[in-house]
Amino acid sequence: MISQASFRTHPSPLESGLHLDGKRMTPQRKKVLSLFEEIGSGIHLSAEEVHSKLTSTGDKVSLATIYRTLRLLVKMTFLNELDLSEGGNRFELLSHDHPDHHHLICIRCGRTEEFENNEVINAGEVAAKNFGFKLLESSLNVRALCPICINK
Amino acid sequence: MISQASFRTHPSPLESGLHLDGKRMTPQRKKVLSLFEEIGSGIHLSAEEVHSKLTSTGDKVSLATIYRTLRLLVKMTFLNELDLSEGGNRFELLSHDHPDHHHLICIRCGRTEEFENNEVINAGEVAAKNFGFKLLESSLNVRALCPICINK
DNA sequence: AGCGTATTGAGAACTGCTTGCAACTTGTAA
DNA sequence: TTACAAGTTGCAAGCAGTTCTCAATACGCT
Ligand SMILES: [Mn+2]
Ligand SMILES: [Mn+2]
Ligand SMILES: [Zn+2]
Ligand SMILES: [Zn+2]
Repeated sequence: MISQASFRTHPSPLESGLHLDGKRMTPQRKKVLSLFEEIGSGIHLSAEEVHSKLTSTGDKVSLATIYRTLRLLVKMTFLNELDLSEGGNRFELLSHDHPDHHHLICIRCGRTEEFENNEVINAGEVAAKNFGFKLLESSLNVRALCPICINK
Repeated sequence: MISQASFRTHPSPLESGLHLDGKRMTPQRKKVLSLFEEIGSGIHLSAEEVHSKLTSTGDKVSLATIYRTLRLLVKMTFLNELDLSEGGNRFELLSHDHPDHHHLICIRCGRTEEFENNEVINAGEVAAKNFGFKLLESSLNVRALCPICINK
C-alpha cells in the first residue's frame, strides 16, 4: 500500500519566500509567475497584458489581483518593473545572468530591444557617490524609431 | 509730439516662434515661460506646481491651459519634459549650455540632482545604431536615497 | 477538521492628464 | 480703426492606469 503522505513535493522558491513572511501561496500568484517563467526573459508585459493572457486560457483572475501580485513579485525580486514611459508600466522576469540591462524603445510601435553597457552602470554609481546618495537602481531608456517605423 | 506707433517692441523668441506657425501669443503662454526663465535651469516642476505658482500670485490660468502650454513649449524646444517616474512628469527650462544631462532622484523626498556623462550619451547612440534605430532621446534616471533620507 | 488571518473579486475611487465645446482673444486685412 | 476668421481659454466631462474598500473565500498551522 502506497502512503499518500510520502509525496511531499519540494516547495518552490515562490512558496518558500512567501511563507518566510507569513504570506500564502495562491493559484493566482503561481499563475502570474509561471506566465513570466514560461514566456522567458526579455519580454516586457503590462498589467493588462498579463491579465488578458491569463484570462484567455480560461483562468479567472481579477485585474486588481494582477496589480497586487505584480507589486509583490517585484518586492520579492522575481520580477523587475520598467517605466518605459509609453502607456503603463511593464514587468519582466528578473534573470540573474542578465540583471542590469537597458532598453531601446520605438516610440511608434513599441518594439523594445535590450542592451547592456557597463559604462552606464558605472555612471550611475559615480553620480550617486558624488552626491552622497545610496544607489537603488539606475535605468537608461533610449527613445527612438525602429527601422520599420522610420520611413512612414 | 511723440508718435505711439513708433514703439514697436522686438518680438520675443516665443512670440516669433508662435507667429511662424500661425499660433498666437497669449498672456498665459508668456507667464508659463517667464516662470521657468525666472526660476532658472536645474529646477524641475510638475504641471500642478506650475499651476499653483502662477495662481498664487493672483494670476488666473486653468490647469488645462497649463498642460496645453507645457506641451507646446516642449514642442517648441523651450522646455524639456522629464519622466522621473515619481508622480507626474516634470518640466525644466532647456538650457543650451547644459543640454544632455541626467538625473539622480531621491525616491523618498524627491530631491533631484543633475549630472552629465558622455559615456551615457554615447551608450544610447551606440545602442540605437546597433539595432538600426533612429535615436530621438536618451535619459538615465538614477533612483537612490539622499543623505538625509538614508538614516530614517 | 477547525480557526485565525491572508487573499480575492468587484467595483468605487483616485491621479495625472486630455478633450469637447461655448465664450473669448488675437493678428491681420480692409 | 474696425471687422472678422481662426486660434485659445476655462470648465467640466472623460480617460487610462492603478489603488483601495470590504465582504466573501481560501490557506495553512495545530
Ligand atoms: Mn528588459
Ligand atoms: Mn534637469
Ligand atoms: Zn517601430
Ligand atoms: Zn531624500
